[in-house]
Amino acid sequence: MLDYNFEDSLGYWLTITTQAYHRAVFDELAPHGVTYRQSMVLGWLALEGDLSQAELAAKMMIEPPTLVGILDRMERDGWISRHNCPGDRRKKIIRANRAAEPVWEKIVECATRVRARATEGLSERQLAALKKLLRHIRHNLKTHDPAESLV
Amino acid sequence: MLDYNFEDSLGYWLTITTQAYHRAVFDELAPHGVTYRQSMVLGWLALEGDLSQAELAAKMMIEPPTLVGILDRMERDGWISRHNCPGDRRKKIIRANRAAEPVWEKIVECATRVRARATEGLSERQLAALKKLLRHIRHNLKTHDPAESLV
DNA sequence: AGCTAATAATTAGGTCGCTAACTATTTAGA
DNA sequence: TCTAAATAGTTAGCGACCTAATTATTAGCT
Repeated sequence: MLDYNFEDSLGYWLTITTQAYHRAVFDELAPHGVTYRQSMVLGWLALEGDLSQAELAAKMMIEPPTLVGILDRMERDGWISRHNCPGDRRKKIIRANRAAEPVWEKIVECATRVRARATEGLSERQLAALKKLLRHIRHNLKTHDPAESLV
Repeated sequence: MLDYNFEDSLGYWLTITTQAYHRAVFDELAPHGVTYRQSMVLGWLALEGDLSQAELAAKMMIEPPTLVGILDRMERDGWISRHNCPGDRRKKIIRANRAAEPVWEKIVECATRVRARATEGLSERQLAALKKLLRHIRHNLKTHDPAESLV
């Protein structure tokens, strides 16, 4: 019988660690009625100002159709609004509503707290090493040309 | 304006790296009609033999209701079957079907190939360090008692 | 100018993740 | 023993992720 131990696999470590991180953020944000991805939308808007959906999706590294649903729910809940772009009628500009301002403070607190908790006991050097390793892995996976596997 | 840069956050690195990993596995497995989680089910069954749903969910670190859907689709597609447990009428034993055997070989190949590609250029020491860092983070996040935050 | 290609957002359909609540069964304790 | 608690699986409902295909609109090239 062929053997492959998922428990000892890089993909598994990444998966369960990321899951734990998302879970921690979610638990902190849930009382404020905001999800992890919704907080990320507000985060990018706070950092970059108004953005189109395509720009926002690129920042968040998700596909535009995925963002549609996230924004639909945020619009429904009053966090953001879609505005027609004056210069380009295809685009919609996403703007955070006033209602999102007080929540944004809570989000920064939560994100900071979770990050502090997650990195407790880790030095700056270790964190830099981790970031470098993750970037290395991502680069390895990204540079794969599907056409090559057809040879 | 309060500031929080998601792009520089641990959660973001973990999220996009894990996303890239899942994506790579998915791309390799898609031609065989199997998803990442479905391959994991077959993996645990290959490693441990027959398991109940609760046992399987625990191995995979997901909630039982999530596994129900995964197994429903796998049963529909003929990869596995549910059997009543003779000793305990509440339990259902999950067994891989004969149809899954040839696919399992492909899964091992794909998983091995993706892991090799992801870890290219990384030493055993670096991988061990990565695993240790991820475990550390997971441990940090896990040991949080929600009751304490109410103090 | 006019036709084609690219871009922006959306819809449809599928997989995976969670919690809460329900049914069935087994276990444990008064 | 007999009732209460725990366990196993499921359903319902929601959020998030993807691809493929659709509709508008804009850009580019002849």
